[in-house]
Amino acid sequence: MLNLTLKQLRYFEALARHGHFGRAAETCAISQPALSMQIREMEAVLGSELFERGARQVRLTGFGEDVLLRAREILREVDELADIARAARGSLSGRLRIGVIPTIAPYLLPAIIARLTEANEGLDIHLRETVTPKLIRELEEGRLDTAIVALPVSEPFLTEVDLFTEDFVLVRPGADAEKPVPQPEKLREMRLLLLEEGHCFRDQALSFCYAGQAAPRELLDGSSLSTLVQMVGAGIGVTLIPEMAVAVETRSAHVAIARFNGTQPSRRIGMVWRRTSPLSKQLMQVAEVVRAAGLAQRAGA
Amino acid sequence: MLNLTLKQLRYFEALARHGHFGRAAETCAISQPALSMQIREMEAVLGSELFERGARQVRLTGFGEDVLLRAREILREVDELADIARAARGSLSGRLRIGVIPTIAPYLLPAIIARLTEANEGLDIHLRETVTPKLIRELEEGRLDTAIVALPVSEPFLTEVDLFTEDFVLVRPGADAEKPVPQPEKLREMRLLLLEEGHCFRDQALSFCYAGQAAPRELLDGSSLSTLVQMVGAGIGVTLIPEMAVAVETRSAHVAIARFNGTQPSRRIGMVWRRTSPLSKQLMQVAEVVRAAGLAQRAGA
DNA sequence: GGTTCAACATAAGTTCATCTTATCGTTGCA
DNA sequence: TGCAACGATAAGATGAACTTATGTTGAACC
Repeated sequence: MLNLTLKQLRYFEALARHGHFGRAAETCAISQPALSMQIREMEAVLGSELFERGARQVRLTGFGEDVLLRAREILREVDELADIARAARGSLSGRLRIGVIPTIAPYLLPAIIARLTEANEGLDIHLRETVTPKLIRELEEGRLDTAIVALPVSEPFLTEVDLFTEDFVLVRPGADAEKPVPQPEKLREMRLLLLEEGHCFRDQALSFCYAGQAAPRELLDGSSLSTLVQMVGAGIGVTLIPEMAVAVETRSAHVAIARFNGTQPSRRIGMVWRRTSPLSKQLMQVAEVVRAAGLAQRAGA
Repeated sequence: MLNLTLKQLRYFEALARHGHFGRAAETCAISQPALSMQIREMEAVLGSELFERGARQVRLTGFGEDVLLRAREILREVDELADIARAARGSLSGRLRIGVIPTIAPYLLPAIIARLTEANEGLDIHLRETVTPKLIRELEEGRLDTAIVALPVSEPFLTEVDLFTEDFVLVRPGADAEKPVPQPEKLREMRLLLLEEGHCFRDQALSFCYAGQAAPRELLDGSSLSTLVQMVGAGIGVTLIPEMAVAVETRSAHVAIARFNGTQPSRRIGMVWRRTSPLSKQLMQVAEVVRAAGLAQRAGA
């Protein structure tokens, strides 16, 4: 069994550098016999002498020189490992894998990334945009550190942090701008455009329009909110979008935005991560950044 | 102060591989609490958690994965260091720096190198050919491991090993082949060709011809024995050469070889190395090889 | 040629890190 | 609700590594 220690490598390097047991021991902050013993032990482990002990000088053997090169390499790598750790434990740094649902990602991510990278030097953000069930799976498998989704998720292994509530607004063709805002029930009689299956926002919109009722008959599906808004602009129907999307999606399309009367349709947005994640503390910081970004985005809407 | 240990890196690697404290501890041949403690200690040193301890599984954190890559690299290098040591301590191997004086090198080295490299796989021979004082200096400075020279050297820091004695023979023009062999005193009246200053063989030849007497008047110097023999062949004078050189140097030249009557002029050839050299044991082996090569070379003369 | 100094090795004792056994707390499962 | 698996914790035991004190050897100096 090989039983070299890093301590021995450090002592060895010091002795090779000084060529003198006493001075090398001093720089290692140990006594001279302690250094002698460790060098001797190291030689025993390696099976060859590393130094040639003369009366006036201590010199590396040829073998010792080979070992020295290797030892310095090893010590350098170990110190780098320590550097990695130091960089990593300082607040937010290192790799951070964030999952985001598609109905949030385009509107919130630019601000989040800007704020996070600006305030945290060595932070390396990886993003994943997909629907909630996939995000949950990837969290469980340890392939994501956190996800920004609509709450509740109700997975026992996840911690949920509530960030903010966002309302849904009605998107109508521009020509309807002056018409009265319809009641939710009226929406069933209009052609309602929705996202494809799998998006939580589809379900949220449906539950608002068809609260407690059976599923609708025929619906036209779009693959993104952007597509839906364009379709509305073309007069094909109406849709709901989260208020955060308003600023971005209504810029080019000829559509009108209307808020509902009475209780607003809405959803709670939050962040989730594994309850056991050691990043909890840092993720709490991230959550604050996301909350601030979300509120700012809504204010701009 | 950084206080990582290789032991911790090994434990860490095992735990990362197994994802299970109990089994990892088993492969490390320690108890489970011991492993827990070392991992905890390592996390404390690095300042971040390496593993995410779930109820059913132990998984690396992102930081832990970074550390794992580095740790595996380090462990690999340490093991390689052990390999180097194992290869090095097997009899004769690794770098061997041999110095040889010029009046021996051409005649003995081919046989020595052949024998040494044939019998010892990983032996890497470096050669240095120069005059004795320079060899001594380089030995002292640790730039050579051993030297083959004429004894005695009488340097207190060197170990001398006697290898063999070689006689000097007279080289005369081919036309003189049948003449009686002159007494040493007669040589003073003949034109004696010698090596340049600095070669010990020059001094040895002089002390034979001018035993106890003052230095000669004018001498013609050659830079090598080969040159001297060629000069003799051209009828310029006579010279002495070590018997080992006879086979090689008289092959092409038109010269006659003669042994002196009575006590032969000679010198002792030996190997020297630093008394403190850890290679002593191996160098003794080398000395035996050199001795055998020298005897074989003389026999062939 | 003895003496002294410098420097590394050795010895004995102590300290402290690390290991072991035993036990607890939590979590998931029947 | 009890059980089983698993990691954390606690306390005592062991052994590696350090310290101080002393020995040994070679080099330099008078």
